[in-house]
Amino acid sequence: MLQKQTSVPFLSNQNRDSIRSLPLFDGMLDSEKDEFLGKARLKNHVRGSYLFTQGDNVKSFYIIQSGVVRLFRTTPGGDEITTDILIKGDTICERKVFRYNTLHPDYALCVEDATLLEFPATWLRESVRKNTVLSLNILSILSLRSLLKDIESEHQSTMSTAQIVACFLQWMCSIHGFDPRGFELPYNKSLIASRLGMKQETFSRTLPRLRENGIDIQGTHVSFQNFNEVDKYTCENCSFMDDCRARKMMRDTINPASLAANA
Amino acid sequence: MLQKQTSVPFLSNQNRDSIRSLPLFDGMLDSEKDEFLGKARLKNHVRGSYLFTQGDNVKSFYIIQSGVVRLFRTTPGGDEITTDILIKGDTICERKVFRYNTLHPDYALCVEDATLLEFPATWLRESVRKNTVLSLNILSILSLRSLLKDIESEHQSTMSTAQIVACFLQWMCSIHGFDPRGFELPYNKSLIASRLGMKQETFSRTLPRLRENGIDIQGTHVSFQNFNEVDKYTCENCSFMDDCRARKMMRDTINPASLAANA
DNA sequence: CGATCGTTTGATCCGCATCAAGATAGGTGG
DNA sequence: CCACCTATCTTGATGCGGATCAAACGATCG
Repeated sequence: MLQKQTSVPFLSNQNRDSIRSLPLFDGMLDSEKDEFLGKARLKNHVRGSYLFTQGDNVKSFYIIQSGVVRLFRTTPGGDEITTDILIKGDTICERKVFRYNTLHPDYALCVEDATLLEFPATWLRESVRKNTVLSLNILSILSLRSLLKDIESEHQSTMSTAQIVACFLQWMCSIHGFDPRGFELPYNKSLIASRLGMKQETFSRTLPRLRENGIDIQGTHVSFQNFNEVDKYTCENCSFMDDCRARKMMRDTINPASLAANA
Repeated sequence: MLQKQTSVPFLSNQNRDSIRSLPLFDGMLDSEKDEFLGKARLKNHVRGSYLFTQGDNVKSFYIIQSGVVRLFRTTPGGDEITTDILIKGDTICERKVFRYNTLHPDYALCVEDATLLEFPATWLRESVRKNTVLSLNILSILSLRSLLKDIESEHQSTMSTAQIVACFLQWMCSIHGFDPRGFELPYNKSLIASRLGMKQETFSRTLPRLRENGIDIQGTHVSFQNFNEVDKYTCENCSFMDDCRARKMMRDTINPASLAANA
């Protein structure tokens, strides 16, 4: 069967389309997107391998196609701090690329086998110089990220561990498109705990309290039992308020009619 | 006495020069800088007034000329979280300007009488579209800010309150150009405490421990007594390591010869 | 079927928050 | 110049949340 040759031959049409729809490319022409994507190389990484380690030069920018990547730092004392856990569609290093002459402050470890699109950092910098839309998209992505970081550190000082976990589970649904009424955790609990800056024992101890507040967790299966109660337990104690994408998503799930009504 | 008319008439030459040298304008021509500055309005705010409050539209971008501005959020529970304290040369809202259709998540309160340059947000967005250098500068500023936030939240989970305070004092010197061998706190201790996410009582209790580790604080007067000890106490427990501007600055103060040697 | 990894549960400890009371300093008016 | 006031800071006593240390439990796998 004859199929039109794409300009990004190493990607399946489906993968190409899902990448084209990333926020990074908002408002760009398909031809521009593909020109950009054409500069990438598709690489496979096995579980346990590193994309880069602390002290490496920042050489690339990545888009995750599949798999799970954990970013973490280490202190000289030996503590590991997980700064992020990334999956399909997430980008890596879009921030560092714009700080010149610096080294990677963190490690990027593939927690699961992963496939990534890899772009030369210099090339991203040049593209930004040439393409205004791309540069505004990155500005917007960076500012959102940085806002979310602020919210998270607010939570660290105003919320209990259980509330933090509840908030995270909501975000998980929002970002990864899981159905809050029932989904499986995409990676293990100790990883989540470290991502949230707590010990796995502490994480474990939050589970009974979550059950009391509308979230049931059995093994890796999570299901939101009572949306209002969860909202009251977490979101009503957060300054993010109505601006929170995860909160909106939860509301739309509980009351899909409001979506249709807007149409 | 005849003086050459500047293109930014409402600024004294001295003020204009100090603003021209902000990182925001790195690599731009003086004429470009002045064109940009020409769009600003100079405004005075008395102590206790707000630049904006939670829920306002994001209408402006600011550069502080003098005074102290405190940014903080409030949770529905009534907690106030100080997210930043800004003084001369600092910019406000350079992040929010690039998130469309959002409201201010926080309050900006003048803790001291303040003078600010105020730019329409739309105008900054347009300038970025036209001026590549400006857009790269903002990308670089945003990525640095976001990195510093990461470091701070790392500290929250790996350092004691005393270590956090010690680190903050180093940064204070670095950012504001204070001499670590002796300087005055530019605002009061309870503000610092809230900025660092701790209670003022806790802050107060760190002081004896700081003295043991090379930092003497009497009233508002701070003096670093033993640079090596401070470094060992804080920086050697931080993953930022050699990339830390504050740490570098401290080293150069203790050993200015190394600066000359590089020349 | 034991070995290993991830998770849960239990007991204890420590750091910071909280509540409460002094101490110090700057400012005002008599 | 001193008495008083208020804001800021320090010090003290107590309690709680999460970390730590330790052990048991459960699932997966050779």
